[in-house]
Amino acid sequence: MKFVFQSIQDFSADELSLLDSLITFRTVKKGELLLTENQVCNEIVFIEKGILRSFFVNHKGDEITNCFAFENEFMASFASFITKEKAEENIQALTDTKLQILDRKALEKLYQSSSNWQETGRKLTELEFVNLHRRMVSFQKLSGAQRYEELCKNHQKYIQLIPLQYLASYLGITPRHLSRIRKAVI
Amino acid sequence: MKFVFQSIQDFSADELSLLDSLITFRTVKKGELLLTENQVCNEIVFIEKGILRSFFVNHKGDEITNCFAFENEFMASFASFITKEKAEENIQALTDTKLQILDRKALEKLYQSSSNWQETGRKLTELEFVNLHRRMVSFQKLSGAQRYEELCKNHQKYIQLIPLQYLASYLGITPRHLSRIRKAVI
DNA sequence: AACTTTTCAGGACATTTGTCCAGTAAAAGA
DNA sequence: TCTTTTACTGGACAAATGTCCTGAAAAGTT
Repeated sequence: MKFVFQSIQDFSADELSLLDSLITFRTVKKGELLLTENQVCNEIVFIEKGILRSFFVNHKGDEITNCFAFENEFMASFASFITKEKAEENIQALTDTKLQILDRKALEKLYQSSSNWQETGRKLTELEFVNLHRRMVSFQKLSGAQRYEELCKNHQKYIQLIPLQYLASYLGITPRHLSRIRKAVI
Repeated sequence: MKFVFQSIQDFSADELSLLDSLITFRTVKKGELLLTENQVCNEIVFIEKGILRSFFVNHKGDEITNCFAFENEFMASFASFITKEKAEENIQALTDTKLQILDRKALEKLYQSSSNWQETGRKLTELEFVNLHRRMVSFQKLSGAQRYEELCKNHQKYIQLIPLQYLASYLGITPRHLSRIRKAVI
């Protein structure tokens, strides 16, 4: 994850070696859960290789995907990480996945060690906010069909790599409806 | 807005007087627009008195409200403020409103002056993220009727102070449908 | 390769939600 | 106070979306 931080801020060799000393590693198998709802999320993972999804379960028992993360992206229940309350989401590996992990204590050490890390933390949080905002706007402004079109245009990767059943709930629709939309578009 | 920052972090007298020197004031009349789409949002406002709403316009020309802000809350197109891209939202006063304003330059000065401000910025961004996340979850998990019920339970203020037409689009439904929901609930 | 499991498409029908509209109530303006 | 404008409700109908289900294709397993 180092290079992601470096793209945001200039870090000294010391600052980076502190980071190195705090990162741990882990691999998870396809299907495995990294976090389950009702746990507090205490770590942020960075994907070296693989795909993760985050989902929650509605009152009918359906799984509803709320985000995916790919190579070189971060994943966590950020809401739970921030508030220290129990997560509503489950995080699951969609493929065998190699992870770098930064846990809460490690992150706090970084924050205390230098205002560079504070600033980076703020900027990354801002970026997460902007992403979430875009998603929220798409839910308020667009129909399911329009969200699917946008996804086709801007995130071809999703269409190629994610099973349609997961994409459907991510788009806020049922698989039956997604099938109809795909039929209409093609 | 001072006391909001103080509730998050301990600040020295110097730090607070720097803030004082950077805040400006403004009043806006009911109906007036503080920000229009296609402008870059360069200031964050804090509401001393009054109510603001933020809305965008969909492809049919309907206004869609995406948030409200009340006394002692911040408002901006945070996405535009962060990215420096044009805002998609308009920000409008729903009542005569008294504002404190922190513009981009002022905020940058604060950030440069002390890592306390960096940290506060991060924490406030985190809180904004968590709020937005809650809203996103409610759109994915709940029906319009359920979102209305939640609003009645947890944000009675919205029901009392906001015209129903604005609430409807905020809930992701039409006024016609909201009317149906209210009939059913009562 | 044979078998099992998972994923996807799509028919038939039900439900939800939207559109258009008119009448009434409430609020704002003169 | 009277008039005009805006906000809200709810009927009738239409469109969008969901539910339940089946068969076929694809992927995974032994």
